[in-house]
Amino acid sequence: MSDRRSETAAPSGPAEMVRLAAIARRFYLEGRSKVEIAEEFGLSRFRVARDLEAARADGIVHIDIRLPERLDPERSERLREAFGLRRAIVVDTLEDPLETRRALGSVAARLLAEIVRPDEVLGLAWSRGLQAMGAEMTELPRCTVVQLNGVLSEHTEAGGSVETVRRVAALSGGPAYPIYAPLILPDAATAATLRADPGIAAAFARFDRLTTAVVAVGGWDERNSTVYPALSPEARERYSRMGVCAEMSAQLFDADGNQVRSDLDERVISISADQLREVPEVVAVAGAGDEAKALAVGAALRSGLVSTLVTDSAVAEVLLARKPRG
Amino acid sequence: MSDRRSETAAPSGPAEMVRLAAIARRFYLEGRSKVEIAEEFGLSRFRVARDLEAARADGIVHIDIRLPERLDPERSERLREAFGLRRAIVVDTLEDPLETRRALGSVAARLLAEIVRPDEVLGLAWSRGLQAMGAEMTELPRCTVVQLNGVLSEHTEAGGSVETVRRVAALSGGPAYPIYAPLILPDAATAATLRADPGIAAAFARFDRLTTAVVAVGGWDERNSTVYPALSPEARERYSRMGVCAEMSAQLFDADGNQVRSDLDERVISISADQLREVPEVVAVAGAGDEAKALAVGAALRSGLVSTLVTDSAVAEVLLARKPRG
DNA sequence: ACGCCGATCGCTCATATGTGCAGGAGTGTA
DNA sequence: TACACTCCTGCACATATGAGCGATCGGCGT
Repeated sequence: MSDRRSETAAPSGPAEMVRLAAIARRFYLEGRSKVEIAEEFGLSRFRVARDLEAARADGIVHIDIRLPERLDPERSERLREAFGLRRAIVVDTLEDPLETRRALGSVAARLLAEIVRPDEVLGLAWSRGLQAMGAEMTELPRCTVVQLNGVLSEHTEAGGSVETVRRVAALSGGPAYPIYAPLILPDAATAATLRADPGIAAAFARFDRLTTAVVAVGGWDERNSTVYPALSPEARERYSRMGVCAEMSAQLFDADGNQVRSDLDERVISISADQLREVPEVVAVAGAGDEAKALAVGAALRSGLVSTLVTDSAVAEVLLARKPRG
Repeated sequence: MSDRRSETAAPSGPAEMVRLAAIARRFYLEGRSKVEIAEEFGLSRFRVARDLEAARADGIVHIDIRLPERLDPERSERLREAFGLRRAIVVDTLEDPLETRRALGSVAARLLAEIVRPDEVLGLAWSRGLQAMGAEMTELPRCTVVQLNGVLSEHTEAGGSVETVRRVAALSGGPAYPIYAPLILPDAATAATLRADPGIAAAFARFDRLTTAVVAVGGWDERNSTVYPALSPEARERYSRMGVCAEMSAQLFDADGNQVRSDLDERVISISADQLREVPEVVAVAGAGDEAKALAVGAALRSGLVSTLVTDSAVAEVLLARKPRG
């Protein structure tokens, strides 16, 4: 069952170890076949095979899998398996949360450059993390870039959704469909009116042709969400009582990943969860947060909407600890 | 011809790298076959093979050969090949030469425990390095231990040849044949008389039954030799003019490894070079010295008497630099 | 001396893997 | 459009490797 070797090293003397090292070098570093090595050393190929096993068991041969740029291969793999994702990319958590967010943005940017094919229709939601992604993006095939939701007025100072969409589209050389409207409106009627606006309708019209969407995952508290602080205390509390624990593009989800429908759905200018579900590739970028954020990410993953997750080691660790088996 | 990969890493984005890392982990760390991996990931086995190549070329898979206890596998191997030795064992040179010498002694001690079979006849010469070896020795199969040469009176304070032979024999549980005589005598007649002494003759009688001999290599100057300082200035200069550059068990050699015969041969109580040549396994322990010492070791190796060398990285480096090709 | 035991070796045969090559998709150019 | 070119794929076939097994050998107790 187990194939971990943790024997105490050196079962034999220095001559044997040097011999094993020489054989191991031939095989692992110089790429010789065991048959060749056997001929060179005057041994049977079986002897060589057993020597190589011994060299590994004794820790003479040391193999590790490492990724450049602070990527975490092990948690990436475990996370992908545990949540049945198409891809999971985990970056090492850094001391400074802002640095971690920047690293997430950088990796997400390069991920898009990698997976987006020419002439795709790319949808972008907004968060501080996605803003960082926009800033880090340096190349992208020509494609259509569509904004997935309205603007949070609280977060326009550093450049909001519109600026990110424009920048990414310009980089790609394709058309942009920004949404000039607030994310959250006081009532459904106002929202409906805005959706009829030609510019906004043009963006909404692309939602069911999206090939790739990038969204953020928010929690349901002050620290881990951009939507939560934009609501009245009464509304916050009401949604909390409905079990809301995560938010993606202003769509609410409970801890099991079920969508929590509410009046908010009608009051926001955003792609809907159902539309998101039809997008072949949904990339969620979420990390640089505390344990509550990790729980929100777990809820978002359980919704089944996400196909690719970009997060950091700390969040991944919490997710893996809470979910021993799928 | 070359198989070194030194490409710049990351030809692709993070998703691909994480994917390669996952495949590499399966293959190299979990020991799955490429066919299994191909089935799991829905790829052809050829694709998996190419992915694994890419993972190695990109530096995602990192394999290195390392030995415990400050052994240097690469130089060991190169030295063995360059000089056609049966074995070469190189220990890392340490800051303190005394520590290096101790390390050499320790490794040589464990080497003897490893290669000496029960009932062998083991010959021991003397040097500060071999003294360290005697001190570090902790186990040895039962065997006969024969002293190979007389005692240098200058070096008896810390325990000389006789003590080392006795200690090793006691450890092994076998008989000891020490030599109670000086190494160098004023004239051939005295030496001949001593060789007739029953105790000394008993040791000499074992010389042609030796199965393993351990010798030290000395240079031909104050710092790197124990014999040189024991001679008169006139004798030192005379041998120098004869091209002497190395000494093993009071046998002299020039830079090409040719034995330099002289009156000294008749004046020493020691195994002869010719007798040494008949010993199936001759272990030379030499290191913890400067460049002149390294040259002496090279000369000793070229004599063809040595089958196994124990030395340190600094000496090995000099030897390899001076001798690019055999 | 005898025979038991464990360790080690090299064999056979089934599997896994490498090599060279031909076909097909995309791409830039005449 | 036709063409040449590159890149990538998967195949057939030779080779390398792994799994299990019987033979052999040295130690060791009776």
